[in-house]
Amino acid sequence: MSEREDRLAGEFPFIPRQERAQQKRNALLESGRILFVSKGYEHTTAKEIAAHAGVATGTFYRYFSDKRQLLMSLLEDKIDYFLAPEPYWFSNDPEAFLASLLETHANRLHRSGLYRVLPEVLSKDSYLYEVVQAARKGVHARILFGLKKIYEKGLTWKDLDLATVAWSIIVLVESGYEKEAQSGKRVNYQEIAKVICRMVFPPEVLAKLRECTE
Amino acid sequence: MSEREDRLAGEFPFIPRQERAQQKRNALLESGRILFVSKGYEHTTAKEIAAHAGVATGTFYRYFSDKRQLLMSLLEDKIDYFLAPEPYWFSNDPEAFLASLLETHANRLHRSGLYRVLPEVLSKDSYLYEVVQAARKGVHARILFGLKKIYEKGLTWKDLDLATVAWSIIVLVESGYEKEAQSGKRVNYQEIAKVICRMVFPPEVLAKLRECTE
Amino acid sequence: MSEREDRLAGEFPFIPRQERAQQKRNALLESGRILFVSKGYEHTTAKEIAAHAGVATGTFYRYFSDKRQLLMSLLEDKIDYFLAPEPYWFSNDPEAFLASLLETHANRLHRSGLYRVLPEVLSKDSYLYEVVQAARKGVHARILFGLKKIYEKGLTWKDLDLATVAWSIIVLVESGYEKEAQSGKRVNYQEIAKVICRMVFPPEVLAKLRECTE
Amino acid sequence: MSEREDRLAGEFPFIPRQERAQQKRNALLESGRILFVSKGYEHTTAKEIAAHAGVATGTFYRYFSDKRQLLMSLLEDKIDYFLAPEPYWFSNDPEAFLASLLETHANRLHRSGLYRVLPEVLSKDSYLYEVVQAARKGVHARILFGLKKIYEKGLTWKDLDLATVAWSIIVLVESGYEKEAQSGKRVNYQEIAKVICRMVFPPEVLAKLRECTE
DNA sequence: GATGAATGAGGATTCATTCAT
DNA sequence: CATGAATGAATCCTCATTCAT
Repeated sequence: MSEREDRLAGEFPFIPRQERAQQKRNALLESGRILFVSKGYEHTTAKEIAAHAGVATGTFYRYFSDKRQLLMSLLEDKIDYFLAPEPYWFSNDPEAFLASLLETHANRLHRSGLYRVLPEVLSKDSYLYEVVQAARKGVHARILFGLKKIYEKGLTWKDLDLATVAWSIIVLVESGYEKEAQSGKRVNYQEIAKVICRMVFPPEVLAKLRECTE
Repeated sequence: MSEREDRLAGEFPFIPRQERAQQKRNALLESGRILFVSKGYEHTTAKEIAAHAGVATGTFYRYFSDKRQLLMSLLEDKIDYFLAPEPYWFSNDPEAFLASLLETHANRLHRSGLYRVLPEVLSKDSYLYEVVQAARKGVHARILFGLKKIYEKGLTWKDLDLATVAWSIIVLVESGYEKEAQSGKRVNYQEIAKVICRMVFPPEVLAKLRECTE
Repeated sequence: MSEREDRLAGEFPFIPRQERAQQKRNALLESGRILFVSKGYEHTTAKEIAAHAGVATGTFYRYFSDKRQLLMSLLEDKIDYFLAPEPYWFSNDPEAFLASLLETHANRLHRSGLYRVLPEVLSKDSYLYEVVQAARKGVHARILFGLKKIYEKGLTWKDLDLATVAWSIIVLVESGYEKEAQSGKRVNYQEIAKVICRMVFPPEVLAKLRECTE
Repeated sequence: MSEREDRLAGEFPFIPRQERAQQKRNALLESGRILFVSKGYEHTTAKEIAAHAGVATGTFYRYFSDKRQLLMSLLEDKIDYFLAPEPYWFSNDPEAFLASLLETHANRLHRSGLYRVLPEVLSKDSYLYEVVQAARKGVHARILFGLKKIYEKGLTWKDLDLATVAWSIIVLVESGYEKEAQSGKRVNYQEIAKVICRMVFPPEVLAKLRECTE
């Protein structure tokens, strides 16, 4: 589309090969996404995806070796969407900050719609499972690292296991996303952020933080 | 067959129909469970289940209308296994009490193995999804009710949304189960219980409760 | 099986399971043979074979894992048909004896019709190729052994390499069969036998042999 | 190439259309040959041939109507390679002469590699079969003619059917080639020539021929 | 002429379900 | 009731051939 805008009148309306191929590939990806989300991965056939994208069955196999590869392509960039974002605690209102972070991140995720496909596939595709698991570990490590830093500053509860807290954060966030995806209703990230902050900070610490810049 | 040979004349020669049928039905259910858990629901065929149960393919269809119905039967009794148990707060050590409750419940769940099947099926079977959702709502309601009672007694945080707390409890518990099911490693329910109790009780309340009966 | 013993005349004309299965298997084999011979192996589909045998596609796969296995079953008993029979030299008229042997053997082979399929398949199926090759080696060894015995008795040419003679016999016989199979015309085995005997025996030896019992 | 040599400097450095086309055609033929020989005819695709020749799929179809036609073009010049060469009997050592003829001819054939393709194709392509058959008939006629000439000179066995002898020669030679092609090992053409000559000449005739020029 | 993406019919194979025995 | 052979629709995937660029 954009290549058209600045074309002068009379120019040859040529859409480069590669670009058209890319368009078709994208159309297939998009059709795959839509159908996976609406019918489930297993119940979607390559033929259907091709038909939905307006191409022949064989064309599907030019761009993807099979259904699974299409899914992988769909997921590979989006893996971060499925994972909890790393919270940032050094604000004068961590609750509000976290809530807005969750909200923003949730939007990206739900736009992809892939949340509905992941559980179905993860249970059968051990490679994908490993990939997600590894990514999750990374997120856990980063969150844990962040918690340790504020722990050292004496901002957190003393008696909670930080690894468990980090895990709980991930779980609450991902479950919030999942809930939203499955129910279709908005989740109140404000309240979730509040609960998470309670797991991290004693109330008086939060209060003090708020005073800081007030 | 062998149970007939050495029957004495005059003995009651007869395993009641219903009972034999019940045995067969149970064998099929058990075979279904085992195969669903090991190979996945979609990749298990009715024929395989029948073969594993030692009956003919056709017999499968005498007892179940199809694979899905067998799964439903499998799940219907066990649905509570998948859900968070209702915590009981009125103890002098809610943390320990909750931890042991979670542990006990987790054992039942993992013995069934069905946790591995649920995600695969939920994403495609909206009826089952509704059923689980409804059950979850029930659990949520009961937990919320419990929280309200202790809230009224002034035992909980004042500023947290109880519904969100109830939801968080469910999420943490189910995620713990899931983690355990998928990783195969034991989860430290002690620490999870601690985190949950922190979401519910201010530390000083817990401390007081402990003193009570000591 | 056992259900036959005590059947009285007039009883239900029951065709036992196993036998019917065998019938169906045979029907498939026969249909496979016919189609392979008429259309070529590669150009015959499992579906066609099933249709020709009057069964559903799926039934084909109950009896054979695939087209190739059906072919193997077709060939496995018949492998001797494709190979040269072992000539017997100790007769007073080896030419006549050989001619009749070749004729008899040729009839068995052509009844099977499989000669037309073998070349197509051998070139692509290395396993089958090995099998045939091994069988051929056996035949060669036996013919060579027979030649050596008459060589020791001074009945053969002195200057010919017996291994080459054995190979030539095999080649002439198999080619005769092949010619007959492909052209559809009868081959004059009398003359072939004569040529073969000329490769083996000096004419005067043959003449002497004839006198012996005359 | 030769048309280049005499181009003068300064001439337009131009490869004539037809020539380029011819080059491409040859590249396709050669690629076809290589792939047919290595993967078999049926398992080679037009796309592969084109890719191997470094041209686009569509280009393949500009030069050949389909895979079969390419094969035909490949075979048509080479058909003599597959057939027995015509022996020349008028030498003082027909055995040695024949042996060397077979060897030379075998080399040409094996260099082409096409022997491996022929059986696969002949069984399915009746047109090609006819072509080969016709060529074979020609060879048979020529060999038979040669045999008749030496028969009339009283050089051959009196009692053998010359047509059968001619056929036997063809068969032994082609089988020798086939054996060499399939086993990869050299065949002893010396011994084959000896056997063939025994079918043609009584030993004393050969002996006499040898004396002639000695 | 050359390209190679697109086509879609067709082959191999599986499996939920039925039904004659 | 039990059996398991039979069914055939449905899936995955390939490849000869065309055609817009």
